[in-house]
Amino acid sequence: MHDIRWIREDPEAFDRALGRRGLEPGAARALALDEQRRQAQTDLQAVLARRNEASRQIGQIKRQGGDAQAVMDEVAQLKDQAGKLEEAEREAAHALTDLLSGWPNAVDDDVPDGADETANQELRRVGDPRQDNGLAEHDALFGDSDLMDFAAAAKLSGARFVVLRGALARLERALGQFMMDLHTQEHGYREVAPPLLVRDRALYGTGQLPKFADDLFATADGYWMIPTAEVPLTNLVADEILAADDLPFRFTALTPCFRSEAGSAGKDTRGMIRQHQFNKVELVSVTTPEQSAEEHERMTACAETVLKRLGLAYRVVSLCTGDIGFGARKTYDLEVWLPGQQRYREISSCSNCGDFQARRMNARCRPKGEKATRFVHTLNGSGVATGRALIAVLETYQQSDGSVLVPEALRPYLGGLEVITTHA
RNA sequence: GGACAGGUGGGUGAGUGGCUGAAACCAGCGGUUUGCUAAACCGCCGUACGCGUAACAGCGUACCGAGGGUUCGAAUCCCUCCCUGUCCGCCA
Repeated sequence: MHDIRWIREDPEAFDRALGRRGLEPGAARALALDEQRRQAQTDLQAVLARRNEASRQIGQIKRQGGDAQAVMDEVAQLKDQAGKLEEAEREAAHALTDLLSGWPNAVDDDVPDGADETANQELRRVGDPRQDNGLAEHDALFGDSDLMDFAAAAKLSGARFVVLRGALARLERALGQFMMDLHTQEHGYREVAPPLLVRDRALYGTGQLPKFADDLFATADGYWMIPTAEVPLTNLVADEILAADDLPFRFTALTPCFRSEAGSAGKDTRGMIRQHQFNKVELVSVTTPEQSAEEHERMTACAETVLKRLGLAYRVVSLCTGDIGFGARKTYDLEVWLPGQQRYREISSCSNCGDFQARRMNARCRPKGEKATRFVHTLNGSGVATGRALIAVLETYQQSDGSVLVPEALRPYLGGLEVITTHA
């Protein structure tokens, strides 16, 4: 959601921001609607002010036993006018809100320009990507065992689901525990166990609705299944006025995520890369406007620590204007090296949303001693997706006999288990 | 699923048609007093929008869960919906 006042102040800058997203200029239309709305509102308020005054007079006249008919007739007329003006104001306001909330967030100055992911800017590479010959993809490694069973999942739920058993099920759980412990014990995040079903309002707040309803699963009785814990965690501060001194807030949760993957038909159909349901550790920060840029770097570092501790090779890219998400002002993706595929694949996405979500949620803060409120800034990042982390671990630590070494960091979570074989 | 009871400012909580944007208390802010702390006393203290201003101020409008309705006038009366709580039933 954009601030109409910003558009009033500098319509050219706003249109430039839309232009960076590849959109047509829109400031003129927004300002015209804004003008309409304010005119109707001003007129309406004048009529209502007169009505209130007249009503008070009627009360006085009647108390003194007089005849108030003339004033009552006037009020009847005013009501007529008020109705029309109210309708005009409402129409203009709705049109303006629809327009403003349909536009994506403006991107930061240092976000690279570009049409698609090929224009993303690589910032750094960490670790040594395995490139030896004969490396298998994760689904091939366990294809002959029942530890990773796509056929069983298809029987239950259809395509894009998986059943994990035995050591792989436990490994996935271990990854989640490891990450949660890291973020809560070393990075200062507070653990949250949120609802997985949410209402429209929450999804509007974080920007998934109304534009991206097709990407979500809905229940028959009006709930939506969360596509990421970003939704419940961020909306915890919706409609709140927070003390600025208390910020930043840092929340983390390990939850399943549900995505319809509409529009990605045919993409990544094999293996566990793109599922309708997957687990993810999410990081969410709520900050003052001054804190958000630094918090973004910090959050990204927290996610990177997960990959470093697991000994996974990865790179960090800054998403370009054509690849960055709807609500983000700036996004760093962590792409983990998948030896089986011999390429980097997204495993975390860390975004600074600025005040974009805060406006939609009406989430504000107040500096100590000040009267005025300000919108908070919100950030979210995966820290990281455990399904994809599982894939990366399997492919990175595979041995020539088809078994997989357990990374040191995970062994305490697996009862000291060092090797996973297809019989486990 | 059944039966009740409720949704009022940061919190508790009064308020059944005009003098209520809303008592009182708590918290918060400013001050007086004070050896320090504590206490006492005084004052201030909702949000959004519009007009207005150099900026304050000031003026106006709306908001007592949401949306409609009745009325000259609604926190207060009526309708619909949402939410919360309690008890019963069912259930992990």
